[in-house]
Amino acid sequence: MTTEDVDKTGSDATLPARRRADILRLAQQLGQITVTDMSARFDVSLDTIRRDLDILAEQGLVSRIHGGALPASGMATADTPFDLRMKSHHAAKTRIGRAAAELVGDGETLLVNGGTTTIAFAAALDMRRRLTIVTNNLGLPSAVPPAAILNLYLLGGEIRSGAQVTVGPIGFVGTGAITADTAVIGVGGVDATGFWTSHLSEATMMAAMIEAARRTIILADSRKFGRHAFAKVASLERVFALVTDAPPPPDIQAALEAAGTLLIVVPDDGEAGAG
Amino acid sequence: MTTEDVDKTGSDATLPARRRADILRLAQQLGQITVTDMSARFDVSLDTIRRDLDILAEQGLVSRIHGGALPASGMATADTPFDLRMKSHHAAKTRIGRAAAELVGDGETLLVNGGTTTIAFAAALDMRRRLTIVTNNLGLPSAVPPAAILNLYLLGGEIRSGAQVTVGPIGFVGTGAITADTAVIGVGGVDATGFWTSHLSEATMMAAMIEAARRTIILADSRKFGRHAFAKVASLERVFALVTDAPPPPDIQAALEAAGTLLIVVPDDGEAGAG
DNA sequence: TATAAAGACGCAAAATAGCGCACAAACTAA
DNA sequence: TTAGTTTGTGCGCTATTTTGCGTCTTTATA
Repeated sequence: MTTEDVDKTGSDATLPARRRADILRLAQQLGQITVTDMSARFDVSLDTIRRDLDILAEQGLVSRIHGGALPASGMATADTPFDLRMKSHHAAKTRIGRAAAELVGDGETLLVNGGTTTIAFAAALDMRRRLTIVTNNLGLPSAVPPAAILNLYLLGGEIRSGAQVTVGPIGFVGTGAITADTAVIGVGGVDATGFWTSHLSEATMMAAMIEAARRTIILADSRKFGRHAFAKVASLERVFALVTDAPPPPDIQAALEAAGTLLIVVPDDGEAGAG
Repeated sequence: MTTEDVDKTGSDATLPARRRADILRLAQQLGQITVTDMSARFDVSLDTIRRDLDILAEQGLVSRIHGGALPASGMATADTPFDLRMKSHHAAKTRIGRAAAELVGDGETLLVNGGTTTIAFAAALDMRRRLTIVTNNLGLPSAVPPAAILNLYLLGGEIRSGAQVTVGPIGFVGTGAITADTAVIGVGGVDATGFWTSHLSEATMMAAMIEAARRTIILADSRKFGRHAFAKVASLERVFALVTDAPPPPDIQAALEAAGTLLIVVPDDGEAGAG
């Protein structure tokens, strides 16, 4: 009797998991949440909200800051001072971006999504030429070397507060109106079942890009292993290669092999190993 | 799953870490920020802003200067020609942007084109609320205060090498599919016959924006007087107001009067005169 | 050089966080 | 059913962070 009848069955209390999901959604909608606000909204103590935020932060879904939390969403929120992890992983992203740039050829048409890793990829394209790039990433155009570009298109759409990407309506991508050689996608999570992100609308955009491309390269630094956020972007089979900076856990590694996905690891010393 | 009852969770206060992140973005977008401006924008004391800048400087994200800060030219913001233009006439653009922001009302729908002056305009919108903004300016989304925004849309299109704007196909603007209250347009030249820009495709975009809006506000610093570039954007009659930082030459001033265009001059001392 | 603006420093008040503990409800196992 | 365990929650306490203000020093500019 408890699970499904949503309405007020005497208590207006929210289940803990449901409350955390709501908090996460609010964080993403509002761009920031405060402990005090959430406490008032859900009518629980400040401590409970703090614990909720700590749990969400542990899963990498929000960034915990003094007084509240910010949506982590690996994407969009660029290298901000509160996200110290970005700084420590900057070198890793650079290596990942350079390795991915090796995988594309001159004259290709690329679909590139949002996120800081894909910006690192774009910045590493200086040895390529005559590329056509289609992206929803506001930060990408200024990062990509002009000499590499033949044509550069930005997808229009709505911009969430503070984000650096546009999201649906997907325009011509996904409608079959355009096709591309390669989709280069940065994701928020990788597990044995596929690739994930915490924003449904961004997941839709990514899926459309993957659908429109002949092959897909996924970029994910090692923190993304084991995370599975809200929305699934793609299954492992659909992906040509995964580029990362450290070997994934055995279960993911086995699943990648089974799916026939190329695994490219670029460790600190700069060597690239394939598996 | 669109935007619903998003705002109004009680406090409009910005969390410290979020504020620092916003300050950093503003520094990168505007090319320079002042302690006084940031204090007014975030409604905190000068000391707090100084401490924020010190923290950002300690992390190497900005360079501290007397009275404000400059963005540390990191990976994300390479010194584009765009940045250099932004630094020139920065004070004049700030005054123009602030005066133009006075002309729009809460809840309006704005069409805003590319350029550094319109970014200064967007940054000055912190006293406005519930705005819907449609723009082709890649730098605008991160400059506009989140609290002012109800919806923010970026127009898709091609990006010229090094530019920070998208250009045609004009999408829904100009097709009659959308209308707006005000078009805010930064132009490259002003003479007695009208307003000009040096790129035909951008002129087309501007003209479409003006066509779709009930009224038009033109932003142009005083260097633009007498310049008539390649492509005409609009005639004087079509424009509601011209906001600038110094009185125009007599011939232009007479033409503006004849056309019934409001002239708003914001000189150095900060006063605004209308003619 | 004179003057105004900006900064450095210490201090106190307020808000927030971390920690341990007790209590209640739900779940598990005999 | 009954006893034990886990989970979630709120409370009290102390530590830390953030903030604004006053005082004095430094810097920029006419």
